[in-house]
Amino acid sequence: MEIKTRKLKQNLLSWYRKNKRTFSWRNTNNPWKIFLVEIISQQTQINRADDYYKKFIKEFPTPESMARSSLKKVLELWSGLGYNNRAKRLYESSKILSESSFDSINPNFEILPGVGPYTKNAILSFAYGDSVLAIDTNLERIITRYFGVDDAKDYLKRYSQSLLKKVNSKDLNQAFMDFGSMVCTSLNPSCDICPLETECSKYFSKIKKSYQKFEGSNREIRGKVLKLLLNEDQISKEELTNKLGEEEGKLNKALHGLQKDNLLIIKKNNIIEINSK
DNA sequence: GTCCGGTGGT
DNA sequence: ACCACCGGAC
Repeated sequence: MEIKTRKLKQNLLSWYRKNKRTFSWRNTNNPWKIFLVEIISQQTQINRADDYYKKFIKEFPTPESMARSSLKKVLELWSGLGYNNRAKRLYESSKILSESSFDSINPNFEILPGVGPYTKNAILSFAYGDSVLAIDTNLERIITRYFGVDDAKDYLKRYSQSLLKKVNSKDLNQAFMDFGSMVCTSLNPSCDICPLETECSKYFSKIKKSYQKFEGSNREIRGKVLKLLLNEDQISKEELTNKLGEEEGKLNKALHGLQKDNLLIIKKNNIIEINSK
């Protein structure tokens, strides 16, 4: 098992040296920049994240600059990325960070809203050089296939130290991401050109994820509502109903969900506007 | 386990 | 039409 792990690291890092992708954020250790790109890239195709990252870092070079801005401004820049909760949590985090720096909360980055196990370790590895694994969907998939285990998280809990031994964690984490994106892809992996192929267990888990239709979903209405609100400072519920053509029940569900997420406010007179806090 | 958006690949 | 995308909150 130790040999298999060593070969994984050798072959993966060798592949990475020749094939790694170049992104604008990979040259920085600045925790704010790392944090920004990690929040932006959650569940988002990485090539699109790059454009947004450049916009955000230009507009908000520091946490303070974002904290002094408004949620609406952040949502405007965010428009098109989806999962608007991320923008709200990012804005909340900037306020916390303008009071307490990254260095002062290190390593407890999970106190920031929107930061879970993955993002915490991404900041630790990419900004602080700590020897930790940023466990994302790529790493889990590669571990599952290569070692032939159903529960990659559990496997990594036990063996992360042997994976990290004698390697730069930043290189290793990015190597897994690039490799998972370019070779060991979720659909149609390129096993024929894979440098890990001889050692790989080639275990393809049959566990299916469940998907809900997007068309007609609450998510779709939420997105439309928020987009409209970015153009009109405030809007009445009647106007919203007319413009979106959704049934009242479905619209109300979306509105109350957005209000619960503190993205908008429904006033007494049924006037709706983006939350200003 | 479900919800949270928008886009591109197949 | 289906699936995945450098996850997290509930």
